[in-house]
Amino acid sequence: MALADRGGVDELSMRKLARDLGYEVMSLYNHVANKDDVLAGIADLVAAEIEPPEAAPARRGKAAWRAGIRHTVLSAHAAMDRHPWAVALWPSVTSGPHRLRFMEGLLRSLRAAGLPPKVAYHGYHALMMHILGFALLEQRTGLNDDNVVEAASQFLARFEGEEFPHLIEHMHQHVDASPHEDDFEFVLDVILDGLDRLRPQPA
Amino acid sequence: MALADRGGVDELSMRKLARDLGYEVMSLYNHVANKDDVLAGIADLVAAEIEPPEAAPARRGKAAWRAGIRHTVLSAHAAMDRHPWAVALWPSVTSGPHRLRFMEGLLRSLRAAGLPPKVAYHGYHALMMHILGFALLEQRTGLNDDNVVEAASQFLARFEGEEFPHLIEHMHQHVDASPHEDDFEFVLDVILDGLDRLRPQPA
DNA sequence: ACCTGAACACCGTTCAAGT
DNA sequence: ACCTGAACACCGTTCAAGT
Repeated sequence: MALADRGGVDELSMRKLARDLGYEVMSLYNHVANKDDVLAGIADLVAAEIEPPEAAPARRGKAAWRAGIRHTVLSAHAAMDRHPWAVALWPSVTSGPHRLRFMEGLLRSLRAAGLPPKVAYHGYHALMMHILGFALLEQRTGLNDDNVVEAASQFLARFEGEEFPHLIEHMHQHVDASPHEDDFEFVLDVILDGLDRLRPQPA
Repeated sequence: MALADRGGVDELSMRKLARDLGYEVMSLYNHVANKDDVLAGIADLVAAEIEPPEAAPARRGKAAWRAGIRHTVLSAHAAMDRHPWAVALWPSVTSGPHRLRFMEGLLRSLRAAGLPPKVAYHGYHALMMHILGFALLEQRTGLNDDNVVEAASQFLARFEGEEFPHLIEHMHQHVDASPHEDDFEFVLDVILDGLDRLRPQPA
């Protein structure tokens, strides 16, 4: 995991891992079936960092139903932020115990919020997609604002500025945007608002 | 692209591509800078298949504002379905002209729908995430229903069925679900409903 | 039970040599 | 302008040999 955090998942080869640990390559295979096994392992370490919905501070009022959901989703987002390589691994790797616990917790919080089974089913997908998709987009644009603006303007220049007015406006919005966290939460609340429409009002 | 469609992106090595074309490996480098260039190229071919919002049939009534958005988003989803390998490539590859045109079209349709700039900005992200995230999830579960149910139940059995009641229910919902297309559209409309809340009513 | 080295079948890419 | 072959620096993994 430290290796992947340093140089991305490309830096994590069996040979480099072995060297890092002070052994020869083939010694690893006494403790691990293959490379996929290693990747599944570190992906589950990321899942272990995600806090469950129950860890949310208690809330009152209209937004109470979504406190737990928001907490675990934001925690998942933060974990992906700390370990960007985990996003690409997520779908391609078999789920470990911590990930299963996270999935269970998110589903539990959706039902606890009063959503009917079908809405919870789809809501789970919507939230998972938001977590993964947003992390994917963040990787692309990069966290460094200077990079974004330079790369964007440079690239757009190649395609005659006139042809993509909306795209240029969008890039400007990216540059002018305050901390990225806002973007994630804004869309999260769009999704939660959409789900709220499908939530039967409690007595 | 044909090579990637056949065996996934792993099947697409420079050496295999050259053999497929009847040349030696190094001949490719006369026409292409490197492998990333090839990947960017085929990713943009996928983008070229996405229909613009203007291709939507005209609609009347309450849902008229979202017709163009829905059309291009569903078309993008279909393209990802036809070329699953494109999902992983999307964020890691530089955007080509067709992709820029698609982005521009989606942004244009959001503004045309009457969404204010800030809502269009976030709505664009929400929809892109939905397209990418959903395709990612579909890859994981696989399109074959038999595979889903078998893999799911087999895996859950390893972790004592009692510990994950909601996860088990979710798996059952996956198995009982009708065609997958429904799931995508359901969540899409959740997002669009959320955006609708932020849309000033037209005169 | 764990470690090791040689070997195999692959990669992407550089570089000098051909036509 | 385009093609080619040898070579380099890498991969993950098998297998036989060590302790």
